[in-house]
Amino acid sequence: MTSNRAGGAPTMRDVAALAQVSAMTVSRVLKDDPGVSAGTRERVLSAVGELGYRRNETARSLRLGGSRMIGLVVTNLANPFYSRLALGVQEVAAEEGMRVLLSNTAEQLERERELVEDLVSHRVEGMIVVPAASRQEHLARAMEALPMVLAARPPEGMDTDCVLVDDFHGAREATARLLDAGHRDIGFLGNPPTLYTGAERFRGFWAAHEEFGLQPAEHRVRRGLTDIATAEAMARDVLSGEPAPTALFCTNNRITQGAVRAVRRLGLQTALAGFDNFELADVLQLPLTIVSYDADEIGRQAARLLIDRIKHGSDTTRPSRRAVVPTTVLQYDGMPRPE
Amino acid sequence: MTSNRAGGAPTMRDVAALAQVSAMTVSRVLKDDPGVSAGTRERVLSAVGELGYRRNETARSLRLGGSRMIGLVVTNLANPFYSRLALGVQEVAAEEGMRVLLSNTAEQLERERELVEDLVSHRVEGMIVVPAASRQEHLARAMEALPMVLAARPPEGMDTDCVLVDDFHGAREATARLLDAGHRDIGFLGNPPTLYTGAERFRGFWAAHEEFGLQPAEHRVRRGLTDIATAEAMARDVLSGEPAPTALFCTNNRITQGAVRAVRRLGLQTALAGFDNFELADVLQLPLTIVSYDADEIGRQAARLLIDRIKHGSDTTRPSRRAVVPTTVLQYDGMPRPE
DNA sequence: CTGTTAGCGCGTTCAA
DNA sequence: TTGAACGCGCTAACAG
Repeated sequence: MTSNRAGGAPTMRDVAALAQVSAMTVSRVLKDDPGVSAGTRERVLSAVGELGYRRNETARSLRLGGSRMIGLVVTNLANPFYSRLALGVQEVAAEEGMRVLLSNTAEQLERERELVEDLVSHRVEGMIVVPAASRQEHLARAMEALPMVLAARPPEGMDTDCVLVDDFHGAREATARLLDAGHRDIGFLGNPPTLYTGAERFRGFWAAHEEFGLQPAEHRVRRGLTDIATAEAMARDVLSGEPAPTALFCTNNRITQGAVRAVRRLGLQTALAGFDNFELADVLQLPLTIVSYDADEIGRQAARLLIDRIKHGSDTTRPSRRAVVPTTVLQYDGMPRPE
Repeated sequence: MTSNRAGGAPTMRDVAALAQVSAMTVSRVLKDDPGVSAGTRERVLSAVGELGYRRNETARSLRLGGSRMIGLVVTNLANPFYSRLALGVQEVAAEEGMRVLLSNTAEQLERERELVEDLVSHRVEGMIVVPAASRQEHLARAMEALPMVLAARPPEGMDTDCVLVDDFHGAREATARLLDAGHRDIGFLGNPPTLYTGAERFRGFWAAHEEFGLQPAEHRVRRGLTDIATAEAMARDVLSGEPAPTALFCTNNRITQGAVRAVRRLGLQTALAGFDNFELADVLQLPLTIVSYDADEIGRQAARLLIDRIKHGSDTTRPSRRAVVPTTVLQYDGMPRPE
């Protein structure tokens, strides 16, 4: 490894000097331009090897006017749902030769604002956002600079492509399973109704009841839950009602886990239904009805919609599209084990 | 929103023209340089607002010679361990005003090679890598261009800072707990011995036995497991041995989950000990001994080591450092004595 | 087949 | 307090 000028990484000029050609020729070799003689190419490549030269992608994208990067902003990377989504995005991006710049908002609107601005400043060619809230003015502003796709939650007050889960039908079907099984006193533990998923899943829960000519009992409904501990407390609360519910519907994986804790600690065998599959659900030995869906697929579809927009430049005439990822209801039965 | 020249994002020149100053003045305002009159600053800022101008970080970093980005390469983002690690890295990076470029190798050495090269080409200022294998020549090459810190697995054939889990002591302590509780026939389900963690955790398992004057039975040892399904099959295999083991030691969360499945499906109450905590471990109603540690902290420490190197430039005289994150042994459900 | 010129958007240096 | 010139590393467009 020969050392070059003053400490920094070697540049094309360093390579050019060593190979005794011009920088332009080096550039041509590196992009596999056919118009270079075999001998020259050979010399250049060996100089590249000797210096440990790597093309500077920063300079390259400045010159070419495209970073080949897309931004991804999620609310909580610690939630497997979002890490799977991120993998789906990366998978499709990689197929297109794009890199993904991944950011985490921790559900904080202010942080989302900063991160989105930052991604625009880094000239990503587009971004996929799981919006932290229904305040989306900053997203609308960013959209004036680049294409955007929302994931998991829909646009509010703006017009964008988005990829959603079939929240309504998933909730309705899972609830219907409980009703089919004879449950009539079903508690509801929900995430905030201000979130799209919170609203839709509650609608599905309600709709299933209506189809059975029933109406959920207000006193068994708790909404606005955001963490496992609160979910557990609310589950205990609802379970202690009179008459005790025979089943609980939970709107996401954290709430389901809180409910599992409550049921276990109380020594009950209450049936649970909930959104989001989780590992070991099948060996918990509890009667579980899980609304499952492919989180990777949400990421893949979002990436496809985005890349499609990027390829078609600023053709703002094309209408926005909305993709819906289907849900599947899984049934895990409790109880069947010998002691 | 006034439109600017030909479609592209507005540049400093556009802002300068609108504010009737030079580009230099715009640059000064944007960096809060004190030498600008209040009136001029005002005009510039309003022009920025009107055009929706954002500074081009690509051009900026080219000029300044520093991308303010660090690379992070993990083997499997779908494993919560690595997403937590990533969050730890991002946390510290954010404090230092750095962004994180996150890549996933899916445990494929070839992909690791490409991604590392790519990050170097993007001129990240340093990188944190969870190496996929003990083949690390490509990492050594990259280290000639920028500082590197390895996480979770140590350097092999090169000299780098790294952050490890206290694999040996964690495994020894958990095994000792089983032995203390009276278990004498303990099965071992391990990840590949070619991986550092696989080797260390096996050493710990062995050492605990030696301290009790015992030696693990070869026929109850299975190594080289990489997925849940295989782990479950091997667990069944070991559990069917004669005499049946009263406990199993598992070297990571996936293997533990396979063992949980096997134990449950066989209707046993075999005690399980394993590395990596997981959600709902406490309500599984199985006797579990879990070696837990703070994955975020690994990321934080790795980021600190890396940023420290970056700040000290190419001062290669400083010796490499090794940080070890401690483990805690958790006990769920008490442990029933063997008969 | 190869080299020269020019400029992507920005910030440092020096001069006014 | 402000501006002009130059160059970071690279490549498109045009010579030769």
